[in-house]
Amino acid sequence: MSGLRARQKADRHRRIIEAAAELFRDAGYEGAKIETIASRAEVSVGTIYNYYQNKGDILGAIVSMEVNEVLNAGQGVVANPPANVGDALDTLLGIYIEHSLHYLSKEMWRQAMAISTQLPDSPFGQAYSALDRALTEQIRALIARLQALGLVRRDIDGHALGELVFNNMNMMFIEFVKRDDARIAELRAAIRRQNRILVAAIAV
Amino acid sequence: MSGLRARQKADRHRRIIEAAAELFRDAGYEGAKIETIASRAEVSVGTIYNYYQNKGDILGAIVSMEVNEVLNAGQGVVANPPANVGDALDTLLGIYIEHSLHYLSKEMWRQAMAISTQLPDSPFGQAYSALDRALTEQIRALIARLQALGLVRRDIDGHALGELVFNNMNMMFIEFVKRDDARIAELRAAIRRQNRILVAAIAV
DNA sequence: CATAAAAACGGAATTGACTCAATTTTAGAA
DNA sequence: TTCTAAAATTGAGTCAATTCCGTTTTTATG
Repeated sequence: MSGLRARQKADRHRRIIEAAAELFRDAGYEGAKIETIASRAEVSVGTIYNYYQNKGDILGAIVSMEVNEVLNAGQGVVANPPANVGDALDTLLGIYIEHSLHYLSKEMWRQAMAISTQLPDSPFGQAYSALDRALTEQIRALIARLQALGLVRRDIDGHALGELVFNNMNMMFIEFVKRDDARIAELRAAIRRQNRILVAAIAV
Repeated sequence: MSGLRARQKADRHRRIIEAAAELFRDAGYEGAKIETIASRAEVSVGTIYNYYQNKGDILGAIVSMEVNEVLNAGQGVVANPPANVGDALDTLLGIYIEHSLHYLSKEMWRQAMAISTQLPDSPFGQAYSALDRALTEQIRALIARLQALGLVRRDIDGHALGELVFNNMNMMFIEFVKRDDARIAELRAAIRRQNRILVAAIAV
């Protein structure tokens, strides 16, 4: 069962995603009609729904690629963090934020976030939650690393702290994508300011 | 200009909201058809769109009522907070959370949140952001009050701290409404645990 | 090869939110 | 009371996502 059928399947998947990604960027998510995606991918409308449960899942596949890249980039920081708690957090969160608009526009993020709340049990909803969890885990891993290096007090609840840091960043990021004129530099500065309170509390 | 026309307008508004609230609860947001809301409110489909820009705005009106009640209840805590930082925060956030499912089901919250991210510039999107800001301000007011009472260190950045506390609670609440089996008690406990880190850092 | 079952495809039909031009109702002046 | 312009209502029509099911293609089997 890995002959022609499987190859065609993979190929159609790729064509649909590529057509959709291009159209989402050019026409926006709402402006991108399934019919247009279908014709550009050279499949029928019905076939698209054979591959993805709904329009949101197509966007979901693109979001997943982006976040996985970010997670990958973050690993470097966790393995080798700056020797200062504030800088370490800022560097990791900075990677997340700076990367975020690489493939996805703010409008695409808004849609993705909306769908993940609206349909938390859809394939994309589940995948999005998993990505959030993975980011939280990475922040926790950084904190654990800093504790191991003696930069963060050992008696701090690293689990709760990681969630707190992630939640705050995520909420700030949501507000950021909601405002088209919000700038990345300001977002980072605001998050740094908030984390300063935490850093004061947890640094050795 | 406050005769028959104004009275009819107010009456139709009320009928639409009542019909919608009932139907949202019974059939869910997606399951509630505009046509059904219209016939129950004894107006036409077109009229509904005269009163609300879109389906989401109808839900928005209901959400506003709920959040305004919560803000009102919160004022009491700010005016007269428990004489302990952890308890004070827990009491205020507890009010928010315990109230939250009074008029709105989790599904309605999910939809409301989704729409506010998806269409941040629609009337509802703006209103929702304003409500979030009002909640943040109330938390900041509590912190300022605690600082005045000498329970929180004066050198703490109350503005950033208030936002941090709100963002964390809000994100936890979003996760809570995404999972139908999540319990209020667990949500409160998790938030308390996270805030404990902050309390340790800011209490006198 | 031939053949039947399984999987995937295609595109017309359905559905439901939202629009708009025609009609009705109201406010206020004469 | 009667008339007119402005405001509001109406519901049939539009548009785009999603579904449905008959047809075609692929695979497995003898």
